[in-house]
Amino acid sequence: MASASAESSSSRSALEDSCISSGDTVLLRLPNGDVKSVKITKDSTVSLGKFGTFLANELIGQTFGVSYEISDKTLTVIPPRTLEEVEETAATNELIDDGLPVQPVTNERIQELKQAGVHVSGIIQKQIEQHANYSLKTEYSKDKYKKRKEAKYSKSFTTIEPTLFNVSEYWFNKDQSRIRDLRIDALAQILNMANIKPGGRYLAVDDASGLLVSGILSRMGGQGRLITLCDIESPPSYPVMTHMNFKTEMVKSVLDSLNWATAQEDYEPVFAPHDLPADQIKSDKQKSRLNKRKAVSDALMAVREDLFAGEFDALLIASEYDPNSIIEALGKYLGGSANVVVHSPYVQIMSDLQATLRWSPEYLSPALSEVWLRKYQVLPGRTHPVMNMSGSGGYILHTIKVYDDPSAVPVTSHRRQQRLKNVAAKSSASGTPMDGIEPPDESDVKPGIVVSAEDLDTIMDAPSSSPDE
Amino acid sequence: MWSDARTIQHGDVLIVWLTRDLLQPIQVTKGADLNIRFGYYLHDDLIGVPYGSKVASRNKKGFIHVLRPTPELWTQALPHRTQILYLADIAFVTSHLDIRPGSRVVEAGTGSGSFSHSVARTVGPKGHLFSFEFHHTRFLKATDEFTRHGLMPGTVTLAHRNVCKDGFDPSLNDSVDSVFLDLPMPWDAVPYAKAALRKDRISRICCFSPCMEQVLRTVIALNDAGFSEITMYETLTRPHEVSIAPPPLKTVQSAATTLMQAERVREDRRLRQVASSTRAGLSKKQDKTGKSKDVATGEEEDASEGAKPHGEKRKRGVSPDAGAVPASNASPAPEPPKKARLDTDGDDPSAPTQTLIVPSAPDATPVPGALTSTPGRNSPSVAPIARTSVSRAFAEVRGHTSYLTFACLLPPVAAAKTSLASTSLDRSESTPKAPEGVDAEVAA
RNA sequence: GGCCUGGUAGCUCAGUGGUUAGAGCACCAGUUAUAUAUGCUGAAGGUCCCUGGUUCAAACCCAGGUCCGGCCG
Repeated sequence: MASASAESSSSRSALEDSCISSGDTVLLRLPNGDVKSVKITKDSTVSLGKFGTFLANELIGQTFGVSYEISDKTLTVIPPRTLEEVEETAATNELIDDGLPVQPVTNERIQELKQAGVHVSGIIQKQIEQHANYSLKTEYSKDKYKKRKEAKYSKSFTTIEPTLFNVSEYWFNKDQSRIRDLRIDALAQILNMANIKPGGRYLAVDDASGLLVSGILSRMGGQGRLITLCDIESPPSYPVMTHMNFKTEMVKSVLDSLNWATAQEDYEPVFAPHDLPADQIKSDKQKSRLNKRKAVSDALMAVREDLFAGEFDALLIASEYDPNSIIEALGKYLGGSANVVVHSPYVQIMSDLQATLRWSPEYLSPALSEVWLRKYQVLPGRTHPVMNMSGSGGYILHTIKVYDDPSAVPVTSHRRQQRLKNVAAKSSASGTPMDGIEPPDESDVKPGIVVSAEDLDTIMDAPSSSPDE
Repeated sequence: MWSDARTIQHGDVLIVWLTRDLLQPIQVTKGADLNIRFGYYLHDDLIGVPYGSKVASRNKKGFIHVLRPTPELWTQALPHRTQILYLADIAFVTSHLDIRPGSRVVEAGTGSGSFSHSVARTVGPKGHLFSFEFHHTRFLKATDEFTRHGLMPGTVTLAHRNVCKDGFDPSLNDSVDSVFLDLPMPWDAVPYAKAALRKDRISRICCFSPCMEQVLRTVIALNDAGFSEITMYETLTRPHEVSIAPPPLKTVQSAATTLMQAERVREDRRLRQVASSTRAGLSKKQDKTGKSKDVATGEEEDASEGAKPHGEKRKRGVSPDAGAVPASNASPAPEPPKKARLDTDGDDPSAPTQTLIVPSAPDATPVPGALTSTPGRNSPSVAPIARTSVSRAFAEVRGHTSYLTFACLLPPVAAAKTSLASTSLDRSESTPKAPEGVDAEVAA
């Protein structure tokens, strides 16, 4: 096999460098584990509360994922935390009681030390030295103690790269309901199920603060078309996109939105913007306003045309509206074999949807599933699950748009056919109720009734209530 | 990668959807046929048909759906050469590694190509997947497959190579955005992975292992190699089953009613049997043949009122109660059985009139089947679609997922802008020493 | 001749979104009798056809054999 370098592909990644620019909204992980969103603007000051304050310029141009310590409004890069092997000892908590004053360094004293400019590590060291039971603790416990103190006093933070995963996790922790429980594992599955790729044509309904739209955009690489449907007059804001720091021109070239009215094929604007005769335009200001209005209107019409042209590759839904009504409204714009993916925090809504779609010849085999995720703490000697997030990530329904052929006849399994034939043969041969043979279904075959083989299919598909009852 | 055209052409790969559990990939070839349980089809008949069409069998017995291939369908249809990755893991790894259009990704080993197809789709033509497989036959099969699927040459480069021994191609060094290792001993490949990953920005690795012991060893190797933010996940999807007419919770009152009525029915029958038997006894003295006649009468009575409804109760399908009741009117004790049956049915949820779900194919109404799982319960003879549907997770979740161990590689600190580098210079070396933790600083 | 399903309890089976470790029948036990016919309750019953190979130390894996069946010529 030729070496990889023999390929014509560029040897550099097409991904942009991940550096912080002025204007970015950046997520910072604080010592206590919280994540804070800050806007980085040139020459401004960023405050992290008790964790310190620093000049934004210090961060501009920096790559993501780096940890910093704050001192005197400037930043010092600190190495990432690595895992520490902890020695096993014989210590236990047998002799350690809660509630007793064992650590005499008071809050006042700590404040004094801080004022005096003592480094965090110094303060913690002092607490450890004076801690009555510290030596009794296991090494694991000591490690945890130090980490807890560090989280309290350390003036440091880590920048978080705005990947879909990280942004998604941030929003999930921040406000699960505003993203309609759309957890990252669910979102990841949705994007794959919908086969999002550069150059595709997609429809989306996103009432999850734009998380779904963010995911789709991140997988389109600035190529293709995404039309979103919303229930407001103005363009939707999709606040999650702020944290993704997408390039404006990339978003503009791909994404457009219609609302449920303008997406109607018989929609007519109440005020047609271009029907004002030229002689009635009185000022330049009015003229520019009218031009702008016309431009907006033209753009809207173009998006409508695009929607009505159909042949979309997927429809993605994370909406508060009845998903079936959305599919009814937009299904006609999907091409054959297009994917439909719906997410909802409510299983009842999804089971109703599945129960409806399963009878539609337009949608193939709607499948409902629940996402399940478990995260582990990974530390030498201390690996265990930290979260079991089943049920909280919502439910996903996937189906494929198909073109029906009403003339198609289902084939029953030959074994069932055979069974019915056997039953029919026996009953017609004997003309009596079948001894020892149970009829397959009371409504299907009556004892003593002769059934021809041709009729069997009909019988099987007949409604359960036979006419002779 | 696969056809984007609206209709099927000669040479296209398509996925034939047979059942939920049975998908068959075919390459459309003029003159070829497809002869399966669900009918008989000529490839020639598929050419020109739009993707996503339902196609009826030539012999009018059966149909198939012809679908445009996607990596997700491919995962369900592909020929297994190894155990494969499924959607939940693939999707999670993809998002955690931040694989997206333009990404350069390394994968080892290729296996059956389930993950490869998905990644190739996501990175698109501007990205690249470098896949390594150490098993020669599998390498050849994957080469053939990727070529036929239009991934090679182009988006994917496949190499026959044991990366644990020989590492990745040196020309890849410092150039890839993420590495995915699906190997029995990923720790052997970790240093090579580090070499391949780009150093000018954050980059990522994932190791996929079924066993915790492997994970622990991998974590140590990652830590030793200078990776940070080590996390580990387990993910899967639980398919749900939806029932349209759920079995209701029965009330104890209904149980009481049923029991009382059963008792009454029994008593009625007993009295009749006694009477009948008495008559039989009388006639027996008179005439031998008379006995059989009377016994036959007793049979009739049973069959007409008692036996049938009760027998029905256990059988699936529709109750012929409606037919049975008029017949029993002729018998001495008609009322109680009828009532009992109706009352039992009374708490059936199918009765409510409000109907939201309207099946488009009413003659395929399957509702009775939804009830077959509750023996002892009878389905209504007319089967309106119930207002509610319920869903339930399948008890059995497919397969045990593996553990997904993730880590990040940060640019060496020296490359980043620093205002104080004294403690950080160590980080630019490939093997970090003991962490710069509290202890070290305290000592200072 | 070619292609393709199936094979699990003593028996019969489990469907192109209708739960293949789940049932029904039969059998057995308990219960109900002025009564060998009914009902109710429960129990028992499993080499998932055979053989081999393979996947990571998780099979929706594969091949050969065998029997049953379907379709095409």
